[in-house]
Amino acid sequence: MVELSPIQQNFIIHWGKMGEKWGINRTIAQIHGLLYLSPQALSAEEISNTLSVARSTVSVGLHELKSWGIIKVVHVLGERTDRFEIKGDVWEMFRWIVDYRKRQEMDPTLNMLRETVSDLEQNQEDAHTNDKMSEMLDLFETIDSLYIQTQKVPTKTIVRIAKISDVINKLFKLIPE
Amino acid sequence: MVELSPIQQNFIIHWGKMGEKWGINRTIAQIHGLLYLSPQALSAEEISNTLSVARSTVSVGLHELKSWGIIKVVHVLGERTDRFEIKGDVWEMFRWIVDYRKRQEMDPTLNMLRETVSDLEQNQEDAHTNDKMSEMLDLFETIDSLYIQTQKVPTKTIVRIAKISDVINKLFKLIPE
DNA sequence: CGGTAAATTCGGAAATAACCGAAACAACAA
DNA sequence: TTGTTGTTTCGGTTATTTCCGAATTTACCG
Repeated sequence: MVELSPIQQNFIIHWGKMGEKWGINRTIAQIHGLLYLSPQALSAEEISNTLSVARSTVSVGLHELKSWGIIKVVHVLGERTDRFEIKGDVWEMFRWIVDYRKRQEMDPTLNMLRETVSDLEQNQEDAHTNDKMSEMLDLFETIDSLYIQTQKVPTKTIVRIAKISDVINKLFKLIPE
Repeated sequence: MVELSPIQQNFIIHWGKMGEKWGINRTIAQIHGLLYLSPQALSAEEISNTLSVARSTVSVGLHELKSWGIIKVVHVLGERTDRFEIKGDVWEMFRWIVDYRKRQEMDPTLNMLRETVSDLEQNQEDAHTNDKMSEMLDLFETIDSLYIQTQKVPTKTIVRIAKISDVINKLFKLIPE
C-alpha cells in the first residue's frame, strides 16, 4: 500500500480528526487508520511515504501505538525491516484503547480522590467539601467497579449480547427491584 | 469562595490535569472543578479571581460548559451579575459529559462510515477495504445502539443496579446462549 | 434616550505541542 | 572490524492552542 484510493484517504483523514477530538495526536491516529486498512503489515518507511510524514515521526507514533498494545511487530524471513500490523479485531482493539485511556485518564484521579477522602477523615474540612469529594469518589469507584467487572467478560460474549435487540432494557427488567 | 484550602486547590489542579488528558482545555476543567466544589453559585468575576485567569477566559469557559449542558445560570434578586452553578448530581453530570462527547467525537465518524459503506456498495473498491469499513461500521453501530438504549434508562435505575455486587456477571448469566 | 456595569468578542502575544531532519545508535553481514 | 541498513533520539523550527486585555456589545436603570 503506497497509493491510497480516495475512499481510503477519506477514512484516514477522518480517523485523524476523530483522534484529535479524543486528545490523540492526529498523525498517530492516521498511522493507526492506515494500518487498520492495510491488508498486510507495513514498514515504517512505507507509512512515512504514504502519509507524507517524517520517518522519525512515524517511529515515535508506532512506539506510542505499541504502548497501547494495539499493534504488533512482524518480521518477514530474510528481511531486516520491522513491519507493523494491527493486533486482534476491532472489538479487541476498542477494548484495549478504552483500557489504556482508563489507566491514563481515570485511575490517577481515582487515586487522588481516595487519598483526599482518606485525608479528610483525619483532618476535617468543611462539611460541604467533604460531601462533594465523597460523592465524586463514589462515582469514580462505581464506574471503576463496573469497568473491572466488564473486563472479565470475554469479548465474544459482549458482542453476542450487544447484538440482541433492546438488550439493555431486557437485562434491567431481569433485575428485581 | 475566594480562598481555596490546600485540599480544594489540589482537587481543582488534578481536575484540570484530567481534563487535559481528555482533550479538554485545562482552564475550563478547572472552572468546572471550582463550581463543583462551591457551595453556592459563583459569578464570573469570582471565578476569575479565585483561579487567577482573565475575565474573558472565564466567559469563554462558561460558555463552553453551558454548551455541554452541565452548568446553569442563576440570578440573585436585585443583583445584575450572572451566577453559575453545577446542574444536577454527579451521575447526571457524567451522563451529560458522555453524551456531549459522543455527539462530538463519535457521531461524525459514524456518519462518515455509513456514507463510505453505502458508497462502496455502488462503487466497488477492493474486497479488503470493503470488509474493513464494514467491520468498523458494525463496531460503531453496535456501540451507538448500546448507548442509545442506555440513554433511555433513568439515572437512578442505573445507579441502583451499578451498586449490586458482581452485577455484570449476574446480568450476563440471565441471558440465554 | 444617556449612563453604567456586566458580558462577550477578537487580535495578537505567549505557551504548548507537533514535526522535521541530522546525528547517534543498534543490528547484522561480509 | 568495518560497512550497510534500519531505528531512535533530540535540538530547533513550525504550527496550534490557549490566554490576555482592549474594544465592543448587551442589559438595564434612572
